[in-house]
Amino acid sequence: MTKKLMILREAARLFADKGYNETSTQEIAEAAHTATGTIFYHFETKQGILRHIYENMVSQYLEDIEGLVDSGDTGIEALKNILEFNFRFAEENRAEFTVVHRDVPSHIKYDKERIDMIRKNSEQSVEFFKRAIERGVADGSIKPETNAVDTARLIKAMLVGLVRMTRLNMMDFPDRKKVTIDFCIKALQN
Amino acid sequence: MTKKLMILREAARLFADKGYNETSTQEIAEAAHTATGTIFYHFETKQGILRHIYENMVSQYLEDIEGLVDSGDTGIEALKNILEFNFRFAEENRAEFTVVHRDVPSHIKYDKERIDMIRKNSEQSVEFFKRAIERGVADGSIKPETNAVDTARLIKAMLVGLVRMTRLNMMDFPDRKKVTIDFCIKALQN
Amino acid sequence: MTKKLMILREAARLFADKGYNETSTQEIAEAAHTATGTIFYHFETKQGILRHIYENMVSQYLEDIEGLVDSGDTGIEALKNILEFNFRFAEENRAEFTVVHRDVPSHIKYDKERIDMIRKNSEQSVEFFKRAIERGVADGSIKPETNAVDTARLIKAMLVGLVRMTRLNMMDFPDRKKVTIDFCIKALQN
Amino acid sequence: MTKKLMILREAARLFADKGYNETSTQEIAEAAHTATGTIFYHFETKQGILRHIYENMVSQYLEDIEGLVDSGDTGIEALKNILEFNFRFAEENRAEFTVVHRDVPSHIKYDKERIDMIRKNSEQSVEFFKRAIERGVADGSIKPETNAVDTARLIKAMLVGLVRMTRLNMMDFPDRKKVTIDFCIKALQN
DNA sequence: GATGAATGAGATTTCATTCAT
DNA sequence: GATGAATGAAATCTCATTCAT
Repeated sequence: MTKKLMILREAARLFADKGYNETSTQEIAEAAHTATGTIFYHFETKQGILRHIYENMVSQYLEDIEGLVDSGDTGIEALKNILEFNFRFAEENRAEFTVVHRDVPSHIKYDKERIDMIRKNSEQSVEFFKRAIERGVADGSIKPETNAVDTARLIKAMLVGLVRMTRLNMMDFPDRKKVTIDFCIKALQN
Repeated sequence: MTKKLMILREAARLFADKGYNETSTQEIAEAAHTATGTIFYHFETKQGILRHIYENMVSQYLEDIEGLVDSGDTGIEALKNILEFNFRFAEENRAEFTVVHRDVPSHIKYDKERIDMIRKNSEQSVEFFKRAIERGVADGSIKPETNAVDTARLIKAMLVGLVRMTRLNMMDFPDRKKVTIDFCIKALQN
Repeated sequence: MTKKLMILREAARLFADKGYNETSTQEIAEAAHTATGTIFYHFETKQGILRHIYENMVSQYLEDIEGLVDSGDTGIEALKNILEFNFRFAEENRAEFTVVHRDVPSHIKYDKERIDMIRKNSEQSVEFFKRAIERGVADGSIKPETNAVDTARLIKAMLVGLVRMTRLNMMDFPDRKKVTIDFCIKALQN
Repeated sequence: MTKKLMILREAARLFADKGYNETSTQEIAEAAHTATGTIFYHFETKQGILRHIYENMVSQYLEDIEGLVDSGDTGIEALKNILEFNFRFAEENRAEFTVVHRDVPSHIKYDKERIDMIRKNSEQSVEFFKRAIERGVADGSIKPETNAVDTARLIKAMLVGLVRMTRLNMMDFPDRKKVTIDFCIKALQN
């Protein structure tokens, strides 16, 4: 494992544990068994590390989700697949997910370009949700009066809120996966 | 208006605008037309200000919501009232809501007692949602198979996610109030 | 008991416990059940409190010692009386003695006049020791070759060192009174 | 000379001159031609500098004294050697000695472990004095009735008091070395 | 690629002191 | 005599970042 990867891994772990601001580059260096200079050699700035974590995570998330939009026999099934994938992914990328949902965009600041990029990514996932819903409306598996964009937005917000509440220990919610899927199905299924 | 209140108001505004970490106590002092010392005279630490904002906000929120649990003719109506209130409150306490949903608990740290208190407050609001749902199950306005606690948790998470996404400008969602209420009604109404 | 006295008493106690620098005027005020303003009304500055404690203590110490120079049948007995008194006084004014031996003159600063005054007081007590020794040399109770001034200085230093070592808990020395007196007698008695 | 050593040297000088509390880390940095950050890079805290000075000094002092316990033909000569060394060492490490006798332990605070360490060091030197005295009692050069521990404690206190009185300018005592040694010999020699 | 000593701007916090009441 | 909210200068410490090796 290269130094760069070790830095990335330890940074994600430390950010998840203690938060971005509370983690110093010196700590990361120590945990990754490198010198502080090495971090800046690879990432230029501290935010660069966070950005890296974020981008890695998001691009894989979006890629995987895109593949699910057309999965299943119907739109509602595709949506179900997407939701299931979301919870699985959150579990498999626990540290990264925590970091991203707590410290991005709080700490990616004052840089309109980057903020826009984050927003774009968020909108991208809403777009995929929307496409699955539209598919469902078209194939009759989802209630015809459903507004696809707004519903997609709501579902996105719901998923974000769930990560936040559970990962920051503000709520226990062991059955969240099943409950969320059921709730959506009840609200949407034709 | 006392100096203490002016500090509180300006701090909420600045925290909402730029984030907790990016706002220095100097800036708050200047905005509130006080000396830096005055801040510490009244709040002891910078976190003390955040805590104050949070506690003020939450206690009023919980108090108001409690009053709505028994409102309306049925449980589903009470739930609707609660949701409507939530969006209204978010609008009326824009700065405070933004701050609380971005910077708490990120910046109220390393103090098990306080973390627990935040969790308690969160659980308290879940409890009120739950009571409204139970009422609806009992009076037949909500589907009988609904699990009250889990549903309450999901709705709470949904509301948290919505504030986060919209307030941090990661999503436009003008109709969120109507969409959210409709979605919940569809999922729950008998 | 007047507020002034209460401030003095609590200040001595707190200074002895935690040191001058580590005790804030606000703490003293709290302990003495007064407002901070009251302290400055009575003492002008924080150093003023320390000065007050010091001066009270020293003037009584010197006065008492002076009375002992001519006590006893011989010079060596007078010296013994003085030493005995010193240990008794240290016990009876525990807090004040601790403070004075740790925080004066460390914290009475940059004021040549005051430093001189402290030095004067120190020399004054050396002078009394010296007179007792001279008396002993004259009456034959102390070895004739004894240099009165230098011996007085040494004894003074010894007493200062003893308070410091025992009060700051750097040394246990339960029998210090007896051991010191015996040691001096052995070194001096004719 | 490394920056670390320069900081140490300038800090000792400034502490001796003006006292620990009256010397700011800024001043030390300026005097040592470094940035303030450099101080904290090497010593972590301001107290860390003081601790370093203290530990350097004490460990050398103890090491040197240990070597003298068995010096000379008799115990009393060893004791004399130790006393002579003490005064020489005090002269050669003027700044450090002043600092240590005024500001330690006043400013090494609230840390039971460290306080204990200081006490240990103090007891260690008492132990060496004691061993020299015991040797003298055994070889007949010191009066047989002498209590070795208590006498060692007294001598330690005496030396501490002497440094304090002379270094803090509370007393002139040019002949202190000779006077002290003579006094001890008179009190102890068989 | 990698290092780590050094930097210095900036942050929070403390606290003796003041003053209007 | 007494109060306590308010002050603001000064202090310690942090930390992302740089750069010579």
